[in-house]
Amino acid sequence: MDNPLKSQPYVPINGDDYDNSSLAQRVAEQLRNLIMEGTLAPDSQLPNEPDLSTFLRVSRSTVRSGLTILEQAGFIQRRWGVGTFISKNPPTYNNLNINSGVTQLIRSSGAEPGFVEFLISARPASEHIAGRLSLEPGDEVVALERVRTANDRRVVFSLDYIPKALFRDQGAEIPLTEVENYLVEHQSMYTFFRERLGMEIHHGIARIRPLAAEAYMAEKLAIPYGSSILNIEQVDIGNDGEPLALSDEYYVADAFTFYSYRSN
Amino acid sequence: MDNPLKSQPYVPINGDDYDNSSLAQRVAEQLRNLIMEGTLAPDSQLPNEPDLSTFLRVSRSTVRSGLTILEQAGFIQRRWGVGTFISKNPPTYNNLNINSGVTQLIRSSGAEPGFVEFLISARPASEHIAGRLSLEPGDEVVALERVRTANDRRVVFSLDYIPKALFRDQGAEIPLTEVENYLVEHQSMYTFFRERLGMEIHHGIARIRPLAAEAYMAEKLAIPYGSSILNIEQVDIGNDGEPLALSDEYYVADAFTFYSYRSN
DNA sequence: TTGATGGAGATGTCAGACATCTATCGTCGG
DNA sequence: CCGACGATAGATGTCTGACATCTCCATCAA
Repeated sequence: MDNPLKSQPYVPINGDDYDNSSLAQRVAEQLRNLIMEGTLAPDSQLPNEPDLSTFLRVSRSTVRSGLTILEQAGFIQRRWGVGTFISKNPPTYNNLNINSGVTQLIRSSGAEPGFVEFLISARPASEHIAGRLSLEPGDEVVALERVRTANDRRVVFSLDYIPKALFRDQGAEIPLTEVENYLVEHQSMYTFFRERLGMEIHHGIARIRPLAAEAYMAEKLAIPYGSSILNIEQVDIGNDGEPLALSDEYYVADAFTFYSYRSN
Repeated sequence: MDNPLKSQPYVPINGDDYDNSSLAQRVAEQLRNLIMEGTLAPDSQLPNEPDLSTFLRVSRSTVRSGLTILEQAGFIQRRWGVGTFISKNPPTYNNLNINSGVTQLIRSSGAEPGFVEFLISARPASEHIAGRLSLEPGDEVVALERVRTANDRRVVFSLDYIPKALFRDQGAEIPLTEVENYLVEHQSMYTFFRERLGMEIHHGIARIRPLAAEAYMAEKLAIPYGSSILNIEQVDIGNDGEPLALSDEYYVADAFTFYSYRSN
């Protein structure tokens, strides 16, 4: 067999790190990674479901459940009586259906992510921010202000707001300096949530708007006044449905191209 | 029972009009419509799967398959051992994950859709258009140019390109005047595809870009020069994976707000 | 040459059983 | 009185095996 799956080492999907998600979700995640890494080529055919079942050591119904997830997300296409195929243009990290962070987005474009003008502070939430995060106005939030760079070019200006009440480890408050140090090293807020706070982001709801750069934004992003900007304001939701973070991101128009898979 | 589903008349999902899609997809579509219409309220709990199974007259596995589709699309949320719930903020027609047309988008916002400056013509495809539609440069396409209005306000400038070879009914060419008459009456390209050409659009892949209005666009949309515009260039794909249409739409910035559900 | 036909192989659907998780409520001990 | 614990009901998750249906393709007959 020249099937890519056959040459992959067997990865146990019943590991200890995944206790929170279902088997089917893990199957989907595993196959999705193989697609996004390019191991499974676009337009190629997957093994049939019984073979996938034995390979992944789960039942056929679980395989089918995972495949349904991938199909709905646009990664694969199933043709009754024929087979299951990787999509011709499967989603990538610049797809709005996938909740990837700026760091991953930059890295997947082949550039080196970085940042300048990093600011972190605690402040009372404005009415707008409190509304998005289901807080009371005045509740404290931790605010991050960053200018993100790709190969040292300024491409994104991002504002992140996280309820201060979340920064706790067994009751003890986590100092902002620790958060700062973590972000300087890892750059990703998402991994901090998972590894340090033990919280999983389930999904995000993003609002997309076109903007023209006013003076402040033009200076931050080093672009001419009036340049086009894509604004994505996103609320990240946890497993229990509660808002975990609000991120307000401003993308230089020609730095990235965003796509969306729209199902009928 | 005060369950909304119980008071719904039974809708046979094995009808003749749906021969092309699977049972699970029809289940998902039916429940999705109930959610988007507001019959099933946000945050409310669905009946359990065995009850849904008997109500919809399909097996529990088919119900589960349909629910998986809805879950992945952000309409519902399942909690193991607890139940299935309508999402707090389920997707609406202004969601980029859903392939709704401009007409439906305007109507769902509570406004009356219309258009001015309607143009239809056949012309050879440019290199760009041919590439998107998997044609050879020079192949004929039907081009639609429309300024769409919401309550008589100009909100979208849209360009649609469809391979001329698709406009056939049992071998006979469909005259452009008929297409024109249909669009004047129904305004929707999607229904024309389904009802007149017998073709189903399976999904679309959209590219989202922020723009500043240059002179031509500013005139068409009656907005100041340099105003922000959201450009969505979308390729609609049929059930067999072939491109059916290319639509290039320019949205006045403050006319609509687009959202996207981003799953992790 | 062409149309019908049948088989192989794939996904789709069904049925029933069991596994596992969650919330709740009672019981028991402090 | 109150908290910890366990039983239990009820929900979703997983497994198994069977059958249905669709597609493609090779074969065969007109």
